Amino acid sequence: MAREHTSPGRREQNKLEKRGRIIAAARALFKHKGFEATTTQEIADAAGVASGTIFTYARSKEDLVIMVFHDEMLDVIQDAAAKAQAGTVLRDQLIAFFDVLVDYHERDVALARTLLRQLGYVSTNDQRCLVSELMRVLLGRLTRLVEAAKARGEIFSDQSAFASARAAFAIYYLHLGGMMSGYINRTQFDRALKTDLSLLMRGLE
Amino acid sequence: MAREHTSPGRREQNKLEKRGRIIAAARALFKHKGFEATTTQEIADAAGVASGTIFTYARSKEDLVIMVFHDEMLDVIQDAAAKAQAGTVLRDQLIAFFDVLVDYHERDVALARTLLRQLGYVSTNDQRCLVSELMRVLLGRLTRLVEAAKARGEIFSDQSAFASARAAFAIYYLHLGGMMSGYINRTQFDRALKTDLSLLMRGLE
DNA sequence: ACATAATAATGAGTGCACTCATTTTTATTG
DNA sequence: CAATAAAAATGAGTGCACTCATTATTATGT
Repeated sequence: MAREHTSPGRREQNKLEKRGRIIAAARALFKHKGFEATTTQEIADAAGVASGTIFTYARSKEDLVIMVFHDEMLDVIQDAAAKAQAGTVLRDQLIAFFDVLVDYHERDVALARTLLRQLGYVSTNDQRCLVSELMRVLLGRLTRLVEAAKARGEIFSDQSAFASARAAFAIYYLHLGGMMSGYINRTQFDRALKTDLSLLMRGLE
Repeated sequence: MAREHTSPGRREQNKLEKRGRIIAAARALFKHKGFEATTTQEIADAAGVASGTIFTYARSKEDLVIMVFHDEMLDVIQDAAAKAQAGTVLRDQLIAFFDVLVDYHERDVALARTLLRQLGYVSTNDQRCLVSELMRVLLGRLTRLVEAAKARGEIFSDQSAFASARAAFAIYYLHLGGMMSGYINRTQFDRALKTDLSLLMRGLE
């Protein structure tokens, strides 16, 4: 009874499905009662696995945060790229883009803080890959905005569009951290982002 | 026997001295066997206090990292400011400045990683104050570099020197994190910093 | 000097993230 | 369809960060 080589193998299938359950359970619990208040045991129970199983999919509880965000963030980036179209000049497009990201983080500050913390302390190679992909997609979107501005003659920098996108992100990232840690509020964030991006834009003109 | 009002009070004296011992013990142990491998019990023993006492001075083990860095970093910033003088043009001064900071972090990457992690996740108000002071001093130094460049007619931006300093720091901070997390190496860091700062400098010309 | 209050230190106890020897499940081979 | 190997799941056990009721120390009032 030659069972025809079940395409991706049952084992891989199960692992993927179980991984999905764990991430979904983690996401729901983190949102509902916060990261700290959630125990790995609860996540395991909600996902229908044993407590130890969690740690064959994530090396630490914090790693789960990156996994949870990975999927969501890709959608948010898409959304941000769409919203950015509305702007007329590059600086406003960038601001519109980052606005979407900030709005997203503001919806769950505690979780965003945990994410930011973890982004600065990637421990496993799996995590590095997830973060790298996010950064690649994010910077890719920004780079396209810069290139479009260059194409329509708005800016003339001979520097790579990628470097410009990276610098813009650096500015956003610093202020995001400042806001999430409570050094500045949203109003101050908006103003600081605008000021600093304007400064950068001048270098591109 | 009217004991003349012992200036800052014995209680404050003791607390300060004890705090110093704890921070010194933490610093020595973190450097010697790493942050993770060091237990709070060991720090307490080395400082000659009970295990619980640690947590009347730091709300968490991570908080100790910020305290340890606080003192050291102030010196490093002084050093960086001095080294920056050597540069002729603003961009090179900034690079020289950041080089000193990076060299410092590279001497103990594991601890630097823990610091970066914690900088993005300040929990207590005490921590916020320490970090704020560091940022104030650091950005103050950078701002003075920018203002000096403005004074000698090298740049003409009407934007505040502070905003320029902040943007420069944002770029440095992003790449520092990238290096400490293993996304890029020192060579790539140097190049990226140079590229992005050049971009920013153009906006100031 | 003594009494009383306020503050700090203590360390046994607690809960939770994480480990690892064992068991269970899936794949492979004759 | 065994038999064997490989991979994954399990959950009791462990160590450590952190808590908190109790004790010790310092300040203040009379």
